[in-house]
Amino acid sequence: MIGADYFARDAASLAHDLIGATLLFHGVGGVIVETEAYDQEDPASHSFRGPTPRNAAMFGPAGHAYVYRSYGVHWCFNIVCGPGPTGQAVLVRALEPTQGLAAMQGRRGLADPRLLCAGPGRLCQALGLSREHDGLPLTRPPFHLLPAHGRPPVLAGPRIGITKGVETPWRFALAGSPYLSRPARGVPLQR
DNA sequence: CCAGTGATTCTCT
DNA sequence: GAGAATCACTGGC
Repeated sequence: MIGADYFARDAASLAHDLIGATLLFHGVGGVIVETEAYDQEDPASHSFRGPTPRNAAMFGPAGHAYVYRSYGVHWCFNIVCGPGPTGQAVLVRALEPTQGLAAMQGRRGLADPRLLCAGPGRLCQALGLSREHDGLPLTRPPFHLLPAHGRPPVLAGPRIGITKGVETPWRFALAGSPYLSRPARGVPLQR
């Protein structure tokens, strides 16, 4: 289990290190294979224009969840980070499902493991995450976050689905994973 | 490729 | 306060 101090750093660093970590919610989840970083200087970030009711969790304690509704339909799950309330977070975009397959298949209404958690909206549906989990700490149950073993190969490239800050290479993906929301692009990173 | 979907936020009275 | 634009997406064509 990762401790609170693990999150007291910038979003790009955390987003990189989270690749290969295991995320569970009520024992259901898997290995993080895709993340994106957002911070307050970033025009694509919800925190760019300062605190609002929706993004309040981004200005709260590091190591807590920021969950928001996307396109009026889906939920997206972020991990707040930074040395204090700096408006930074990591969007968790995809998991390789490893625990609680049946629960995820039931919530998603399909069986293909590649489609259970491949995308931020799908991931939240599979794990049962929604607004009521906004602001909860990831350092305590029902969340469990376990660090990666070793140094998985990570690619860094442009983020998905944004119209501003499109050049910033803050999407991180496990190289070669078949569980990504879209194919990995970008350059290999050393850790 | 593109339509659905509705909350959120911005801008202007 | 009202009207309008903007979405950190998904699924079906």
